[in-house]
Amino acid sequence: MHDIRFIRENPEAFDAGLKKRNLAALSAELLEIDKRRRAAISGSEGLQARRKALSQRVGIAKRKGEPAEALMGEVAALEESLKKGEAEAARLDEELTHRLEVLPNLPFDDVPEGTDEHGNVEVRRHGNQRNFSFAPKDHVTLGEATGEMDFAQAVKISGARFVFLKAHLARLERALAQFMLDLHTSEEGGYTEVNPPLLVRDNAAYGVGQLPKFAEDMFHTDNGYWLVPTAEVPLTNLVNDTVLDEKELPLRFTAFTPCFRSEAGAAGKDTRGMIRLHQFPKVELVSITTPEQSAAEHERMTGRAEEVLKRLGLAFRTIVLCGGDMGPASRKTYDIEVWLPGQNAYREISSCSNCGDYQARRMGARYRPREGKGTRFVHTLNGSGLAVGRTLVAVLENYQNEDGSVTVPEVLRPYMGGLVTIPAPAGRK
RNA sequence: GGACAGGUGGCCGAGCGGUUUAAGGCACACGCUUGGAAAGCGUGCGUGGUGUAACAGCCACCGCGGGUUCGAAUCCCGCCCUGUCCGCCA
Repeated sequence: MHDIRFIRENPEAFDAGLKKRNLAALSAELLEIDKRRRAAISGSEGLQARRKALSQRVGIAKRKGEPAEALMGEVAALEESLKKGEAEAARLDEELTHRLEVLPNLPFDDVPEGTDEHGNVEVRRHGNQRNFSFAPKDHVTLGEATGEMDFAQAVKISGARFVFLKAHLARLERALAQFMLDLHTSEEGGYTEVNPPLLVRDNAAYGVGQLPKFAEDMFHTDNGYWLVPTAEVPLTNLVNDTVLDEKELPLRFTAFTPCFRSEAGAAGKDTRGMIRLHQFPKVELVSITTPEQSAAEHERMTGRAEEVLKRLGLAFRTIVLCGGDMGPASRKTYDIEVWLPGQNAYREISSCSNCGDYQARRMGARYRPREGKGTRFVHTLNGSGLAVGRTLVAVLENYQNEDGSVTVPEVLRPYMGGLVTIPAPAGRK
């Protein structure tokens, strides 16, 4: 949600931001609505003030036992133009809100130009793509060979884009999640673990910007709940409708949850394997900060997500998304892409966004600055730390051995009961 | 699912048709006091909009929406939400 006052004072910056989003300039049009809206408000407020004063005089007259009919008549005469004025003001105010709430956030100046993913810019790389002495298999081949990754049965029960993980792979997923949570909640991580609701109401989905534009991407229950597409929704809404003290900031929350996405419009995309499912596990990171801190917090958060991959020994690159490829709520987004030998490609495993005050405005999340009066909107940030299902894919593909066994990365072994190798399919019963 | 109760500022809480300009308390800020602190005392302090160079001023807001009235936090209707008890249930 944009601040009309910002647009009023910085129309050219606003239009420049829209341009980076590949949208046409709108400030002139919006300011015209705003102008009419303010005129309507001024007009109706004048009439309201008049009615209030007259009504008070009626009260005084009645108490004194004086006739009040003349005054009452005056109020009645205002009635029609008052109603019209109020309705016009309300209509224009609503129109402006509807126009503003569907617009995406303005990209920061350091966000690159571009219309799609080709405009994204790599900012760093870490680790080496493993050299295989054999042809590496993808995670589906590896997982199905042992029967521990079962798409065929999932289809019968839930349809496409679902999977059963069993035995070592089920445990590996749990191990990954626990490893990530332990890292994020450690002293250097600084996040507080949260176990949030996974069904939310409209207002929560609206607050983070999922509604009204992205209703078709979420699952909806027949009694009005949305299944969360990411824990960002409940975690960020932890500050919905609150006024925080500056000294409480920053707040850092992490949660391990399933995420539910209908993947509308993704027909035919990533149909093989665990890359794109209707239900997937993810460890989410959310930070609530002051406007001054948010850029530094964004770097920090991205660094914490990268730290997971470093400790797992997985090669990755970090890219900054261009204006045309960012999510609507974001002012700047880093994607972290992990190397997948089975796909011979880097694939997104985390996305870290600084949403500025865009979500805070929508959900009413403010703080009292230490200095100065009044309240200000907080900045909200969210990132994956990491997508657990895709991390499992990365571990399988990167740590596979020629016989189909998979070496367990060292940091995960304590979570796997000391297991060093997930055995090859041959020789199993 | 059934019955009842209730939604007021950052929080608690009074008000139930007209000097409410929403009492009072807590929290917060500043000052006095103190060796220092606590306590105490004093002052300030809601949100949004409009308006202004900035103040001032003005309007709205007591869950949301409609209605009654000259006038609604207060009365009426609908909706949403919360709580309590009962039932069912992991």
